[in-house]
This record gives sequence, structure tokens and C-alpha cells, in this order.
Amino acid sequence: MRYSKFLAPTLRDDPADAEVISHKLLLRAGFIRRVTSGVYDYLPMGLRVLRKIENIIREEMNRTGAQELLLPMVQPAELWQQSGRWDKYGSELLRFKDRHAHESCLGPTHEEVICDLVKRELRSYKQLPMNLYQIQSKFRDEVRPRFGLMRGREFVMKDAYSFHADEDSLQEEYQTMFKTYQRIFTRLGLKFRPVEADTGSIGGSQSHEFHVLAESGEDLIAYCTHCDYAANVEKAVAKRNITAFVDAPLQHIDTPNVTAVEDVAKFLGVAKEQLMKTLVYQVVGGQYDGQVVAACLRGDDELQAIKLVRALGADEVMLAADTDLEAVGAIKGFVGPQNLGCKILLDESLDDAMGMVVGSNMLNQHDTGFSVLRDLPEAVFVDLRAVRLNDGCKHCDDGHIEHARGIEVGQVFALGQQYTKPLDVLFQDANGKRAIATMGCYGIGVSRLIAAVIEQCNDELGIIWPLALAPFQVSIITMGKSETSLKASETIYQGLLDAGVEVLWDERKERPGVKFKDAELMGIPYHIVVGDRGLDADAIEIRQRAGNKQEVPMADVVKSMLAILSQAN
RNA sequence: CGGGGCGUAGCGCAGCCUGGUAGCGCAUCUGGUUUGGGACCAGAGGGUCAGGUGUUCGAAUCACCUCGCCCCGACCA
Repeated sequence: MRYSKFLAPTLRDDPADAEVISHKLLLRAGFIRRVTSGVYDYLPMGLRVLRKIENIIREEMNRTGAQELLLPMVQPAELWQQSGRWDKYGSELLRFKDRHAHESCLGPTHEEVICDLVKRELRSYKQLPMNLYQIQSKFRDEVRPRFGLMRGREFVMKDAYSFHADEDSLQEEYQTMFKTYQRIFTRLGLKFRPVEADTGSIGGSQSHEFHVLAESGEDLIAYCTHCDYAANVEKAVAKRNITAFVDAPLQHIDTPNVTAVEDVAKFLGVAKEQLMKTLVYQVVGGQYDGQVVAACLRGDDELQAIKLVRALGADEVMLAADTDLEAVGAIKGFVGPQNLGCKILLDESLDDAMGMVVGSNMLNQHDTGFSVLRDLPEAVFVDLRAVRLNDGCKHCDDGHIEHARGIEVGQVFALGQQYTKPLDVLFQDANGKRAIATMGCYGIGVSRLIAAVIEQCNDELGIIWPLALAPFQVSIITMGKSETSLKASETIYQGLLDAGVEVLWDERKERPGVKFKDAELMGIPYHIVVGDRGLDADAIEIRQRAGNKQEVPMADVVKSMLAILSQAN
């Protein structure tokens, strides 16, 4: 490609509305342009990178035997009603009516559509297992799109769906996909980490997310310093160090206007962990919809709200209003687990707690000497607490918990029969009986990967593409405008093109500095500098974007470049 | 959804407080000089000042409304 005709409009200044480095560089280097909130044009440069990523994913998916297909973006409401997600998915699902007033939506994901297809074509267990995937645009009407390609509303995703005759087969494919994802992200040159994940609105029984480690990541990951354990904080578990408290008789204590955990601890002269705080929530969705529930934690722990939501099978929980508190016999600031007129869940760390301080549900009073086993025999224990830095690892004895920021670029789910059941994906098993298929799904955020790679691969000059992803492998920078250097450049350009190299020839009538800056900004891995000076000395310079340079005779440029490229691959 | 900020040429910004015919840098076009790290000189093109309503002799500027964009938060008695 000759640069003078190529649509790659670079910007000298950072656009004012870009915050993270990948967003700034994608705009400045002329890879993308914003059309509207969370929606972007991919310019030729951006598309080239997108295609490279797609192809790596495609190669790795194909080698596992998965089959590529393409599903529609416009989907009928009926399918979503059948799975129950028409109501559940909320406003991220962009809904509209066609000219016949038929309700439709833009696909944010494709479980419904793929199940609809498979149920019509699947007859026998002999067809299973089967893994179908596509690489396609999705639309999710995000509350807050941000950071360019990192969280867009329209984005490119690889989504795969596997169907199985039984759970064992699903587990096998889950493992295959897990390993395939590791291969893909490794090939993309990323520092990443697979982590245990919440199954979220997709549902299912088991899930891992793949995170690219980066400061700008929107997710927080907890990981063990010693073993392989890593999990999204939404799901992470850990051992907490608990001082054993001495049992004591239950006793009312006046605590006038002392409400906050910190203040109560200080007032009574005890550690915060000796307090048991009771948080009251209003439940939305699920079997406790509209009810009030209480969650108890140690005073120094924080609730991980997602865990409470999962424990209740709810859609979300909201802090209860004062009137809700009164309705269950609680008083703001003095809430405790005793005589509460609602369901109570206790964090696991409280399973044998004694000698605790709790609210008494009476104004200006707390109780000391509370024993969970003695005073709350009906207690139900679940994991509710957010893990903290330096908590002990639950999976090994030597490690402790650290935090890292991550960009979620992939997720694998063992869905089970969550969708196949309501959508009637049936087949005839080996015994001739009708059975419900078991399902897994596996996503990769293809366009988000562009941003994730840049977050990890950049310097003060711009992007540094790994060779496998670069929009062009080589940029020929022609200095000056003498006939000799133009001719020499063209010879090299043709030579490389003939050898199948992706090469951008910067033959613009610009000064050298401009060309260097642009090539560096765009992150092209190798630059061949052709100028009169080098030609006179018969020493053409080959530079690496973020590395060494060498000089080779004009006659050897193409040969040397090819050697460098094949060695780098 | 709540809070904060911002909409003036393709990009980055000034002008607004104190109303009086819209400016700077970069980019673009023409001519010339220059050519191994974002050149220089001369000239030119490009704006319903986000949109609407109002106040006023007169509005980018003041008031109200709408739209768009960015950031932060959406949970701890």
C-alpha cells in the first residue's frame, strides 16, 4: 500500500475525550473514528488488525473441530420470551418493532438463536458433541460505554456454542476450549490470567474469565501468591484469619447514638472483627422478589453484593429503606440478627462465632456475648464477604491474596441445560429415549482485544504491535524526493510485495521526521529507511519499532527483511 | 439512574465574566525555499459558535429548555 493514497489520518494531539492509552492511540494513529456513543468506524488500519485477531481465533477454533457459521443480528422477541430473557435481560437489550409491529431485538449474544437452529436440526446423539461458532458484531446498549473499543455498545465477538449428550462430554469440551483460549491469548502476545468467574446474566454452573492484566482494566481480580488460584472478586473466596473469641453471656449494653461499626468498636474497646454487622436489603427478582433479607458479616468485612444476589437467586439487591427496616423490627444503626422478621444469611466466617457484638434492634442498644450457635440456631451460612488483600488462600497453605486489574477478553461457561430446556433442544439418546442436550458457550471480545493489546504494548511514541497482529509488517520510509531513492524504494516495495509481505510504502512528500513519527505511532514492527545517504554508502537501514537497527546493502534488503521476518515468526 | 464537566473550522484550544459583524496553533490548498526526527516564508479555503425559545436596537457571549459528549458514582447502618 502506498501511503499517499491510504486512509490513515493521524493526529498530532490527543483527542480531548479519550482517557485510556489504547483509546488515544487508536484515534491518533487513524485506526478508528467514533460515530456515536460506543459505536466506531474501523478505518483500513483498524480493520487489518481486527482481521488478524479474527484469523488467529479462527485457526485455533477450527483445529478443535469447531465449525464456523453466521447467525443473524436481528432476532425475534419470541425466542427471547421462550428463554425468559426478554424480561430479564433489561435495557441492555435493544428492542424495536419492524413495519409489521413485530417485536425484535439486536443480538447481544446468541444462545436463543443457536438453540433454535440446533433444535430443528439435532436428532441423534450420534451428531454430538458439536461446537458451532461465529465472529460477528453484537449490540449491547451499555449504561456507560467508555474507553473506546474497551467497552463499546457495538463490538465484534467470537461466540461459540457447544452441544452435548451428557455432562462429561461438556466438561471435556470446556477443557478443550479453556486450553484453546490459552493458546489464542498466547499467540496474541498477551500477559493474561484465567480466573474463576461469576456466571452473571448468561447463567450456568461453571465459568472462567480470561483477563488481560492492565492497570486500566475495569475488573478486579484476586489471586494467590503461591498457587494457581485466581478469581474475579465477584466470586473469589479466601480464608480469613479469625481471632478466637471467648464465649460470654448475652448482655444488653447502652450505646447512645453509637451506630457505625468503627464507633461501636471504639466505644466498647473491642476489635472490629468482634462485631457482627447486619445489612438489610430489598430483593429484586427470583423467589424472594420484593422481600427484605438480612446479611450478617464481621464488622471489618465488606459484603460482596453479587454473592448475596446469587445466594438468593435474585436479579439484584438494594439497600433497604428505613421503612423496610421498621417493617422487620429493626432500627437503623442498631440492626441485629435477633428477632428479625426476615430471612437472615450469615457469612461463613461466622459459623462458630461467639462473644460477638451485635445490634439489639432496640434504640441505642447493642448486645455483647452473642453466640451464633446458641443464640441463632436457625442460622444459614453462605459465602458473602469480599476477599481482602492478604487473606489466606483457601486452595493452598502458603499463599495469600493479592489484587490485580484485568480486562476481560474471554469467558467460558458450562451452561448445562439452562437454555436447552426452555428452548426444547432435544435429541434421541443411545437408548432411543428423548433427552435434553447439555450446552456450553465460549466468548472472546475480538474488538476489545485490539484495545487490550495496545494497553500492554505501547511506549511514549505510540503502539508497538506484535508482528502477528500488525496492520503492516514493514513500512518503507523514503527520505527526500530524489529519483534515486524513490526508485530504490519502489524496487524494495515490489520485492516485498512479491514475497507476500504486508508493506506500507511511505512515499509522501513529507519531511523525514513526520514519516518516522507516523510509522512509530502506528506501531509497524519494521521500518526500512531509504535515503540518498544510505544509498550512497550502499547501507540501507532496517529498524525494529522497539529494538535494534542494522544496515544492509541495497541488493540484500528484501532478502534480509524476509530472513528477519521468518525468524521473528 | 445520581453527581460533576464540556459542546466555537478536521484535531487541540482562546473569546463568554463586562453583548457590538468569530480568532490562534496544527491540519488542508497554491507558490517558493527546505529535506536523516513533527521545517520556513507568502497567500488561500473552510464555521447556521450543538439545537430551540426568550431578553435586547444588537446574542458565541445573558436566561430557560432540548440534544450530544466526557468523567466519577451507583453498596456497607
